Amino acid sequence: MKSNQKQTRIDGIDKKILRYLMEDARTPILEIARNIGISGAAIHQRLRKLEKSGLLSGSKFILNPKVLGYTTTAYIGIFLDKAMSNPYAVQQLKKIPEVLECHYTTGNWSILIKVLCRDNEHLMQLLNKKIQQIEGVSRTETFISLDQSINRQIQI
Amino acid sequence: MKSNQKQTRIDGIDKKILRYLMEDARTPILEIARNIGISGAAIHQRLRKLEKSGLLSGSKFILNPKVLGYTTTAYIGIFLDKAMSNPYAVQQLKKIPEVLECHYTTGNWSILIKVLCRDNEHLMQLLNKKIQQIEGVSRTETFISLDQSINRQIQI
DNA sequence: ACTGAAATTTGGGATGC
DNA sequence: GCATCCCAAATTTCAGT
Repeated sequence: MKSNQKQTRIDGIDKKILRYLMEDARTPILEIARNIGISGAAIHQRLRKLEKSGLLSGSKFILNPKVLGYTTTAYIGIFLDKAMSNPYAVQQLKKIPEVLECHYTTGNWSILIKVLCRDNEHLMQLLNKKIQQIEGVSRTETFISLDQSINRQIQI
Repeated sequence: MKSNQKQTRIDGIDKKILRYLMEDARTPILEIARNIGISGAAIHQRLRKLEKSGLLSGSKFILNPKVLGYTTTAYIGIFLDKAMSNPYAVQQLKKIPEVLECHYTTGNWSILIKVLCRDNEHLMQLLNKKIQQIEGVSRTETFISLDQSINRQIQI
């Protein structure tokens, strides 16, 4: 899990390989090999190097939550009573499956979380019955995502 | 790209398969087959069904931006002059590679974006030279993520 | 660092229960 | 909906340049 080497250098071939795999993690290595004109073994070597550098941190299947009936994404800014409450609050938030992200942030709030709910009713229940009940949570501000128009990774 | 079937039902075996692939999209299907005790062909059938339902929306390699020297993640709430400016603003934001997400939101702001920068200096330049320059952008509020303690997908 | 080839494993279809 | 069988294709290693 090291990540502070001097800063990995990647060349144009690495970029091409990564672009294929960032698009579809199951693209066959031999298919990439044919497309960019080097051998499968060479790509293999490069991928092992990239993995060792820590740049490749894995691959994931992406699910579309809408198909399971989860249609409401929201960001919630949370004010905590005192800094001391932070680790406890995060620990409690981890137990709530609807919470997908949690950031300590500068600015108004102590933390900013992203949640995924079935609908607005579910979101309201989540706020009242779970988030607001956490000890140390004093106030929240909710921003429902009506539409996500950009969703991508770092561009290489 | 259909996603509004009646609402896909998935059973325990589907969940096991998905959990393996959400963790590592390149897990061999035959390995999953051995672990959960059914044949590779059966998993194949189920994956085709899940893909057809729209629940599986693809797979991605995940890069660790820190290794490339990108260490500052921030959320920026943007106030736009009038609703009319929205599509234009989003179009301009798409052209900025540092912008990874863009949400139309309820609440204070018109839109909320997530950006990835090398450092605070880079973030400041991005705000002053690019975001604030977009026509229609009247004011912004920035929240730097000091630490992301939760990062996951919908739990199945 | 890349190639080419060998050994092994996997993918994905056909067929039958 | 699942298992077995089967072959084409992909993965992965390794000696050679």
